[in-house]
Amino acid sequence: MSPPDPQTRPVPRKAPRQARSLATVAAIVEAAARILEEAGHAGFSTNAVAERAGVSIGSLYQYFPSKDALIGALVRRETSLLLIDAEAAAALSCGRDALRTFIAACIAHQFRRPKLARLLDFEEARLPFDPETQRVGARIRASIAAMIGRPDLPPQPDPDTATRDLVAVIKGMVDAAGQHGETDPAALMPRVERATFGYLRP
Amino acid sequence: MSPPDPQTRPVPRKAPRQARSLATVAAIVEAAARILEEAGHAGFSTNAVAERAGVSIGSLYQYFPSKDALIGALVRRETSLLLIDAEAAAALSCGRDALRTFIAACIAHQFRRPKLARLLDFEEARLPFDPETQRVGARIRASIAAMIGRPDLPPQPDPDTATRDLVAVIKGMVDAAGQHGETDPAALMPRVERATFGYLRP
DNA sequence: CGCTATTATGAGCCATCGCTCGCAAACGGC
DNA sequence: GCCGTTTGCGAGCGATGGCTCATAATAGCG
Repeated sequence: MSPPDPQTRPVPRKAPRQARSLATVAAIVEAAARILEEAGHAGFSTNAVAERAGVSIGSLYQYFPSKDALIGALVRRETSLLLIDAEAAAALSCGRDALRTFIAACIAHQFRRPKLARLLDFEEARLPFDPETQRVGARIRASIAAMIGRPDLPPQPDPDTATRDLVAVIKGMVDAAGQHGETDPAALMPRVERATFGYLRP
Repeated sequence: MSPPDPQTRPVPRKAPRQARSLATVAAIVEAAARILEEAGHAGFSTNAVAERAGVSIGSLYQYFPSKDALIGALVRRETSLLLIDAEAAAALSCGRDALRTFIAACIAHQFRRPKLARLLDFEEARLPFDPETQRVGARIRASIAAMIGRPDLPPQPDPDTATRDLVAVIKGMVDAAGQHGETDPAALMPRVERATFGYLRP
């Protein structure tokens, strides 16, 4: 029956207190990112992550109760970066400008580490309900909902669905571009804008 | 060093000759599909597939030289279904009708087995270059390129890029809808159309 | 029936992987 | 320097999983 239910365990086994351990935690998460983008799921083992981070496997499990918890932390580290940009964009009063700013941020985020971004999108969907991670996603969607609700954009009959659709369109296009090897944000930007604002049209 | 390079091996170890073995192969592929959609990658082991198919593990490896080869066969089985619809749609002389027909087919294909479709999209991107599988994808893209080239639709400066973008938009929206639990094609259809034709606008 | 090619079997090898646990080292306040 | 706390260590356990191979069952055919 496998190790008894890794999901149920209280989240971090030990919270880092000294500067030392904070560095360890950061090194582990970054090693996880690097292994994931270099070898994909195939090479992604906790032993490999620990070795790559230059720490022992025991240290890894002192801060992450399970492999999935580590992936969750990585997902959160990356999506939080996007959340910051999303909330900044949502603060703009012009909906069109806000969406454009957000799209540009998505493209920049994706082109920074394309393979990692794509793999984490998948993991985010796969992961057992991690409330912390879900809250980040919810806040990003809330920001988008605020953008498309601005008076300069056509009103949407079902804002929640429209928000989910826009996430799907933008994520889909940007992931595909990254996977195809595109590196020029300026070339991708107008295409995503066309799909986005084309969708929003009355 | 793991078993010596599973990718390099000549594709099927044995080709099925009698009706019996064709049924065995079909049972294995279908079992793979069911396990994937019920348990995701977590429960997807070749031993589990063989058991579910009601055949021995040895039989599985008589027809599929590796786990990835089995996944490849499953990917091909599913995308081939979509290819048929795509080529039928591309035969229509009106580009707008053709695209609409194709979108409807994508939605139907996705709603039939949502989780499976999503997982296989991911596998298709992950798999080492399997020429057979890639040819199917290329033919689907060729069909789409033909559709958007029809005179009733706005001419696209870069048809290849436009084709890839449309695939990304449609796949992204349809996957997301399936994952969110949507089951009504009629509700999804107009939204995908808006994004698609919005993208194509001059 | 006899004979060969085809198909099916499943015990088990070997590598890997997630994870534990007992212990040692480093830190920081006194 | 002393000592409790925090941090780090890594051999190794138990389980799983991809895959092999020697062998048995079955099909087709004269």
